[in-house]
Amino acid sequence: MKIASWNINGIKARHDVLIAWLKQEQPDIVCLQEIKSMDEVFPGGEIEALGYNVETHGQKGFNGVAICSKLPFDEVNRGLPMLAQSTIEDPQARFIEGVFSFNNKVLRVISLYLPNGNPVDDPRKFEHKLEWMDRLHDWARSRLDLEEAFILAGDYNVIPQNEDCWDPTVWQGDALFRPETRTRFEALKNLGLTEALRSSSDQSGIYTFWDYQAGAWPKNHGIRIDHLLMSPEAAMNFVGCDVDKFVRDWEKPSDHVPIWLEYESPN
DNA sequence: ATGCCTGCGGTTCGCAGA
Repeated sequence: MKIASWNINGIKARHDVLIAWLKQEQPDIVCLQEIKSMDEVFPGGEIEALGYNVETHGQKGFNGVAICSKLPFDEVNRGLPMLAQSTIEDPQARFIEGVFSFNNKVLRVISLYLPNGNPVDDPRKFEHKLEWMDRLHDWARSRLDLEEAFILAGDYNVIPQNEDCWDPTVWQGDALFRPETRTRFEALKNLGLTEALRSSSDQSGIYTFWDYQAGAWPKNHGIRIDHLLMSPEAAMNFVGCDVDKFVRDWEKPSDHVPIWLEYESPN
């Protein structure tokens, strides 16, 4: 089974590219980010016609996540819980969890869109990113207690290591590369989550994002910020992971490309 | 250098993204 994650940067602008990629690559579950659409106007008809069930958590204009799955949803949970002391709801749509049955075992798949966090001197931005990562950490810890298979897929807006960007000096000080950001990503993995791509390859220069500006794509000035993390129960069924870099060359591309993993049936 | 694109909302410019 193929499980993918892709920040499509607007479902209305990317609809036809998404359909073409679904037809060609035929993933079983796809986590989308930045759908930039409200749930009631999400154009899911053609996706459903290809055999997918579609669940969205959208908002007007910005953010928004979705999961398209050939497996039927047993349960859907929208929104990352706030920290215990908070009394307000998260106004930004950045998190959706689908619960599936795969060979009679629970499989949870999450599509997340972690805040960018720039500029770092604006607490509404960078502090919000760090707080969101702390909430994700708490959420993951509670899910790990269930001892079930889950895959945390999405646009993390985190460059984990120097080798994950074309020029680390350019990204020094950026919210995607700040020590506070990277240590939180490491702390999340230290709970016992396995990063799919780094289980397949230790190569430098594997990227999932190239900016539209300054000829970043033809110069290969990319960064690796879209990640697939697996719980121990999911990692046992992990087969391999790759990035569909070729999609960046298609007409009217997203600035991100899909990342996917192959998942075998649990015993 | 925080813009050199792009998408979106809602109108033709401002904001966000990374």
